[in-house]
Amino acid sequence: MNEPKSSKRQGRVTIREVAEDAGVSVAAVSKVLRDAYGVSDTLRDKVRASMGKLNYRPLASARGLRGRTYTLGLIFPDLRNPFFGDVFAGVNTALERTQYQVMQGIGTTIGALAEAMIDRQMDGILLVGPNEAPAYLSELALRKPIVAIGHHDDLTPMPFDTVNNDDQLGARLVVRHLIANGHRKIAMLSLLQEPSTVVRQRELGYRLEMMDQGLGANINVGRATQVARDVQLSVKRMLESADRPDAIFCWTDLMAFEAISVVTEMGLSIPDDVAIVGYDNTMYCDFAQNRLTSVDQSGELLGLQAARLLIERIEGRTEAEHFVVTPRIVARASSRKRG
Amino acid sequence: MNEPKSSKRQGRVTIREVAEDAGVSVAAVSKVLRDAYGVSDTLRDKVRASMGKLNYRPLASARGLRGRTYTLGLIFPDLRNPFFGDVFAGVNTALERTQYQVMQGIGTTIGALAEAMIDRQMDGILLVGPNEAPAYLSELALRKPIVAIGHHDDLTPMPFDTVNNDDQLGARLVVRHLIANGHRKIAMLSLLQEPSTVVRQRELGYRLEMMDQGLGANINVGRATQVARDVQLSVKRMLESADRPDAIFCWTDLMAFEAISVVTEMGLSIPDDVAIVGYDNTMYCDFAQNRLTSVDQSGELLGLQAARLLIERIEGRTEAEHFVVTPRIVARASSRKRG
DNA sequence: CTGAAAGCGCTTACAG
DNA sequence: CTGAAAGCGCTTACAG
Repeated sequence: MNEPKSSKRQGRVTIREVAEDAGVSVAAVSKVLRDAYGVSDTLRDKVRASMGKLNYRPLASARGLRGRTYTLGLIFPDLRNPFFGDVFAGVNTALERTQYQVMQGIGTTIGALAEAMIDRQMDGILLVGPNEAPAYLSELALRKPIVAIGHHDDLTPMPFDTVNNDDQLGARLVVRHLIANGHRKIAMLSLLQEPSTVVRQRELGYRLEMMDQGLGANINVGRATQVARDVQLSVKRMLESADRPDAIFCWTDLMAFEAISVVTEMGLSIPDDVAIVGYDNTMYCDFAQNRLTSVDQSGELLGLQAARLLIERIEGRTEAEHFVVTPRIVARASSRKRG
Repeated sequence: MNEPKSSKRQGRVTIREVAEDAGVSVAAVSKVLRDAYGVSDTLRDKVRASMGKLNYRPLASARGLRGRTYTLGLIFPDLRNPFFGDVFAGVNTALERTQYQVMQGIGTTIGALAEAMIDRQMDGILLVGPNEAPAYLSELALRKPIVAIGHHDDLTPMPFDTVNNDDQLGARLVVRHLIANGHRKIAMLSLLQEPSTVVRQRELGYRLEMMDQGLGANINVGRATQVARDVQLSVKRMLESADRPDAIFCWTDLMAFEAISVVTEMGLSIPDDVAIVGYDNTMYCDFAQNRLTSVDQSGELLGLQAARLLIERIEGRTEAEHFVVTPRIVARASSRKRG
């Protein structure tokens, strides 16, 4: 390996130059930077003027060595699910008037990403739909402030903040909606690998509501990985079975769009042959080729709230908070009344 | 603001502890860490053993203060276009066996994101489809290694690396394909705001090929922002105009899916009333409800190559390289032969 | 309210 | 090949 170019930081203004320009100490500039207490208005103005004049920008990694980097990590599992775009929009809104900047890490290896973020001195980490064991998350929370978006408590409340929609209720709403529209043989398409607590809550809600409605005998849960081909096979298997469901509740919109594809391919019609319902109410639901009924869990609100909670934690709060949004069903043609 | 918790780095193993454990100097550990030259096998083995035993992880921000952070920034404009997922997958593949980690910044304010990444000591930055002025990018390249994915040269070759598909050719392929399938009144739906060089190249290819094919009189370019409602209005306007096009080439799949929605909503059929073609060949093209003909520009390959070039740059290469992929058309039902 | 000094965890010349 | 010392750009107690 060659040496890094020495010109790399060439021209970068440091806190020392600001101090010289303003005729104050380095420590004084640092205080102004952090809005720390004990600075006179005169000094602050002088320093601010110099910072502006020299176009000073603090180096986050240097700050991080002693204090904060003002950087938050946001980890989500993949780039193809538009729901994460909603969450991200909310996070950005929360950070608008703050010094904090968010950096994304994307992938299902939450652990590795979280460690990389800790190595990079992120002040806190937002995790979307983590499928890691609660024990790992609890241990992680000991080392760094974290907020989980889409992670339900096991038995005991988690020692870290969580932000959720009521997934169990969301699933119940779907079942009720489908029944109200004349469907009885309601199947659910769920996730096969490493189901997160979110998946499990949705499954539970589906099962409980089916039983409450006296349709326990019709409970039918299929499972597929996120891989397109696997989803296709699962949907096909469901639709070709002896007692074909007249409605499929997919645990996420992304799977529902694939289900729509399979149903269309098979020459069946939606919703007359089979109704489809998703979860997340992403922008693609509105497309006329989908018209997908879905559950809105306010991704943007979840992201906004999560970022706020994380900053509170970084700035000192010690007891965990748990924020829950009530989901609502958004009906579209994919689940219209039968007959 | 409260003080950050002093327990924050509690328990973090430092290079000094590794040195003590291995019975060598701190400098020696640093050399092993960087695979630097001039370390005996014995010393290296001892140090590696201690690092493993103590579960040592270097602190990126401390490294960055003098050397590298082994962190690359990846900036892309939004989270809703699945094409970026392909690019990202390629970047990840390139980084697999390296020490580098990638962090994403998402948004259209490239400048602000790039500055935030420089403040955070990223070793280099990957920019996807930047719509910033070439002058800004050139100035940025002076301060930090960058690679632009989807950015064509203006007049003079850019002083930074670029990775592209041949967008002009891609657009030409679309026009040829549509003509071969019996379409003549081929319109293009392009981007209204701040068109990037990519958009312009696709427009240029479209215009040139239409003229080459003797269809110059049929050139018809509509423009819309990325906002869904605006795309809908533009498509509607096109389809309701006196000389309705019999095919619409959308500059990106995302817009094409919206076009399919509008056409479906209007009760027209695809491709008999109007053919639709997109660009990017994202996974949604395969869905039976879309069956979208599209241009494949190998997003994964672009991402892979871009990451490789960036690392080369960071490690010393000084002359700019420009990598170009030849696009290919992937025909699906949305552009089937007329009549 | 203001500042001099120490230190965060690394890397970098420079001696040996 | 190996190591002691200086230093990267900040923040943090601690004096004054």
